[in-house]
Amino acid sequence: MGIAERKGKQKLEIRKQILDASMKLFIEEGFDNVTIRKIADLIEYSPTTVYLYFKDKNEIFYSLHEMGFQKFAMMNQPLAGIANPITRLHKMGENYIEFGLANPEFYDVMFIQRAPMKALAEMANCDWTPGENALKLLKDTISEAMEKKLIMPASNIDSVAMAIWGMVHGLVSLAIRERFDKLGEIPDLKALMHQSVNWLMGTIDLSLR
Amino acid sequence: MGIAERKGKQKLEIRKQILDASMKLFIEEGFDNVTIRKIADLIEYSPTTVYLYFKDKNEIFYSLHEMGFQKFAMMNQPLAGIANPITRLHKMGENYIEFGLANPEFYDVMFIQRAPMKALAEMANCDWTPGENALKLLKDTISEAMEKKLIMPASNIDSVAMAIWGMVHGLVSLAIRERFDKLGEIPDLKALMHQSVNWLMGTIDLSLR
DNA sequence: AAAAATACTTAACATTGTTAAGTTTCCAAA
DNA sequence: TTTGGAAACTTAACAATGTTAAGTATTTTT
Repeated sequence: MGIAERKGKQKLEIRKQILDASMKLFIEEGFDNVTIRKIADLIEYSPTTVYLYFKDKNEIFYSLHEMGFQKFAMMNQPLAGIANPITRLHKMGENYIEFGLANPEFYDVMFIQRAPMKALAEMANCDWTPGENALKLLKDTISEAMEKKLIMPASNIDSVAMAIWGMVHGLVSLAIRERFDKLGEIPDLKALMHQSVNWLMGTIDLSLR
Repeated sequence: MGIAERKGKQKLEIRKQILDASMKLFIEEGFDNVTIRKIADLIEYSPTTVYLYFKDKNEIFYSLHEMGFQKFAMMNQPLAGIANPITRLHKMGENYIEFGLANPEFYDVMFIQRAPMKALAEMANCDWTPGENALKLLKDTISEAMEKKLIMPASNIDSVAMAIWGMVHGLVSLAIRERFDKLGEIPDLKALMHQSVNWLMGTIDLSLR
């Protein structure tokens, strides 16, 4: 099966080229400028060739969204070393905001755009694994904080995780989609967002009572 | 100036027709199906006529987004009658979620889509008045709750308001953009979202300590 | 060397927002 | 009442877009 193997490698090679080109466009020109024709230009194939390697544009965005989660995971690596779950939780929140503001296009495709979820719906195993993994980290940290009696135990951990995720996502997505821009004067938006996280952490931290 | 007056009325009349048609498409077929040509078909004019009454499509979406805020304000009317600021705050959060889940298309254009903000940037007075008004209600309620010592006073009210707004917006927008759909089994998402709000309110309510 | 499968392209379709250039309609002054 | 000009409206087109059907090369298998 030497030939089939080489073919398979080539197939993957071009797939990678397509994704590299997509990523380049995505990074340099943003979501809206990732078009099939521009991708085709970059890899020097005809536009229709792209469809031999991806079902449709949504599948490409699914891959980009996965890479975003990878990047996010990299950024969160160091957090594992923080012993105190409540400071770890705090840092997770701050990291989330930093990631979103520093990589708005990635954040958008990960958590706002519909495209990757449409691709997901067409897939065999249509669990949203990237999201699940990220959420697990949050839930584990919350559980640990509750077990150690650092925050109030709740009947349903999911609701707490969703509340916290919701808050940071809400802040980042409102910022990214320009809902803070024309809203009175906010001298330092990022600082304010961090204050919001601070406030929440201060409110749930039992050691501060 | 009787004629000029009549002309002006006609101008407004057609403007209204365009908005009515846009709204009809928006409600019945969703954001993506509000196209200039479909609007033109409905009002029985050529597509280019639309451009005599609106600068571009973004301006139309700005109007739709305003109507969304109107609808939202209507829904929040009864809240003014609630004396206790903390229960009012609670109800505001629940209302927000109910509104978002019941009117996802409106919510999308109000808080997620870029189109209305692009139109806003082109306008003379480019303050985001609808957003400011809604946020003021939230801030006032928070202030009142702090003054009455029902929740912990914070150095910066803005950060608290943003945290709370962020949380409910985060929940609704994650739901609308399908980030909860393929995430393990959630039997009753709406109930879970309300639990999240419940948790936050329970956490900040000083009377529960 | 012929047949079959694979890889790739050309050309087209149906949409989209938007604009330039025309045409018609209407009102006011001559 | 005719004429001139402004206002309202339309036709036709442009430049994109994602996607598909049908065709042509290329490569592998028989």
